[in-house]
Formats: sequence, C-alpha cells, structure tokens
Amino acid sequence: MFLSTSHNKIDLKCRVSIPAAYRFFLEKSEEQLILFKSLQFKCLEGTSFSRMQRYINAIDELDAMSDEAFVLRMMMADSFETKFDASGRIVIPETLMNFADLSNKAVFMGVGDSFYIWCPTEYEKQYKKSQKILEEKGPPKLILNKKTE
Amino acid sequence: MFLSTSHNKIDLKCRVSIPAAYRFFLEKSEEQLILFKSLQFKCLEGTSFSRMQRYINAIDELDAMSDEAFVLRMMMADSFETKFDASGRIVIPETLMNFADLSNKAVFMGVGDSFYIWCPTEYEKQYKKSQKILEEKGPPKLILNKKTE
DNA sequence: TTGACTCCCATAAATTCCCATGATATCCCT
DNA sequence: AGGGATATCATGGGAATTTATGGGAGTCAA
Repeated sequence: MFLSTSHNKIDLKCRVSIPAAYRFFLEKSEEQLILFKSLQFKCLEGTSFSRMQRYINAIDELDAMSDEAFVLRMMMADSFETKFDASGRIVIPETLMNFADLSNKAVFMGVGDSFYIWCPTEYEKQYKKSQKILEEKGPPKLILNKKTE
Repeated sequence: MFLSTSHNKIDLKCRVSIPAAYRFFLEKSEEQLILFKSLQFKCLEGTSFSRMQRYINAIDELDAMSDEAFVLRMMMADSFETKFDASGRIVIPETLMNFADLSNKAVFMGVGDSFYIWCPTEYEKQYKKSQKILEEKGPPKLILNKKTE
C-alpha cells in the first residue's frame, strides 16, 4: 500500500520521481498508475488502475442523470494513465500541474489505497489542520477502541 | 505480543536494534513492521502491517469528508514500512526522529499489539506520571472476560 | 523547423548491505 | 556448581547499491 510522505522536486519538464516504495507497490501488483484531480482537495490523487475501475463501476450504479454521475464523469475525463521512465519518474500533465498549483516541488502523501500530490504550502496547511483537529477532538475513536486480534 | 521495556542506542545513521523478542514476534507471524507517529503521545508507535491495513479499510467505511477520516489519512502519511537489516536493526526516518525528539537513545516499550519508542526524558516523564496516577487513584479495575459480543 | 515528448546517460547523495567486534547470555561437560 | 566454550545481541564502520535529479540527443508531428 501507499504509505509515508516525501518531498520531491519537479523539474522544468514537469518530471517527478515517484517515491521508490510507491513504485514497488505498483510493480508488485502489476498495476498501471492513474493520476487525477482530487474531488476533495486542491491536490492530485494517484491510484492503481484497478481502483480507478471501481470508481467507474460506481458511476454505473448511480442515476445516470444525477449530479454525482456528472461530476464523476468529469473526473474520469481529467484522469491520466502515466508511465515511469527508466529512473522511475513520471510527467505531470499541464492541466494537473495547474489544478494543484504545482511548480517545482511536490509532496507525496501515501494514504493507503492511493496517494496525494500536494504543492508544499497547501500540504502544510492541511497538515496543520489535522494537528488542530487532533488537539481539539483527540484521536479518532477508532484508534482508541482497538479490537485485539 | 510486544512486551517488556529496553533501552537501545540510535547511531549516526539513525539505526536502532529492535529488541530481539519483538523481532521474533514479527518474524513468527510473518509481518512487516510499520512505524508511525503516535496520535496520543510524543512518541513513535510500531505495529504490524496487517494491523495498519485494518485502519486503511476503516477509512473507506467512514464519511470520506469527516474529520476522523482526515486525521486517519494523515496518520497513514506519517507511517513508514521498515525492514530489518541482517543484524535486526531498522532505520528511523528523519521526520519520525524529529517528531519524537529522538537523538541517540531510544526506549522501547511493549504494549501488546504494538510498541512505543520514546526519547528517554519523555519516557521518564510519562512513567512518573503513571506512578502518580496509581498512587492517587489506586490500581485500575480490569475486566478480563468481557461478556459482550 | 520548431516545439513537445521520449529515451538515454551522468552524478551526488542517501540508503542498504556486509563484515567486524565487545558484551552478555546460554550451554555443556566434568 | 564451576568454568570454559559457544551462541546471541547490540553496535560500529566501510563498501556497494539505489534514489533522486539534471541534461542532452534522438524522434515524431504539425
């Protein structure tokens, strides 16, 4: 799965190294990498082809005329299938660069089944927000009521 | 299970020996070790891969926009999958070193399903705190055989 | 021919692997 | 039960490999 956070550089050709650990995860599961605009945040989301397919299937289960279906289809349209070069880099398409306000630095944030790509300032903002929530509300109940194995 | 406490050294490359007993437990259950920032204390938490996977699955069951999901995703992002070297050491990532204020000594504290890694001064502080609570409130009541479920 | 994209090679820094050692614990034999 | 031999653990350091990154040559299309 995708875990950990790392800060990588984006060069003039819009190339970034995908963290090696993410690459291994994709290679091991023989998956293509899909990049798309996050529906919740001002960042990009990367995930495996098969997980993306699940999103697509989910659309079919919605009312075809609904707003949700409309939004999801738009999301699909802005999705890109990407390939690594020999040294494990991908090229971020221009529309996605603009959407996430990326320029020369990218923060990769692994969240399990997918990962996010942030511009550093936006990432900082989100990180601080999570710290604040943690301070005010305490750890999620889920964590405290751990089920033992 | 992770039990007992031990004090180990962190070298200049941020390597620490994982107590042999902890290692055996992980090897026996063929588990990868995951390290992450504790949500409750200024320390690191180590746990098995499959346990971490349960948190990830739990996220999908929450409202994706909720504060809980948000905090849990940040926890993922602050988690690292680690490997032992030939002599049973792991490398503590820099962000985690900083978070727990670690430098050249680590206190390992087994707490069952997971273990904590403290910097010695913080550990002392928490230990004394627990002693004080024990003195004031007496031993906590434990119910070993819960009837529910 | 110009721009965009891909493939290829180069390199510094970070990370991993490998071997060595002292200290402690464990075994085993008498 | 003593005491030496043997294994295991925690630790140190250097060599070898990977990672992340930069830049250039080749390719294709308009």
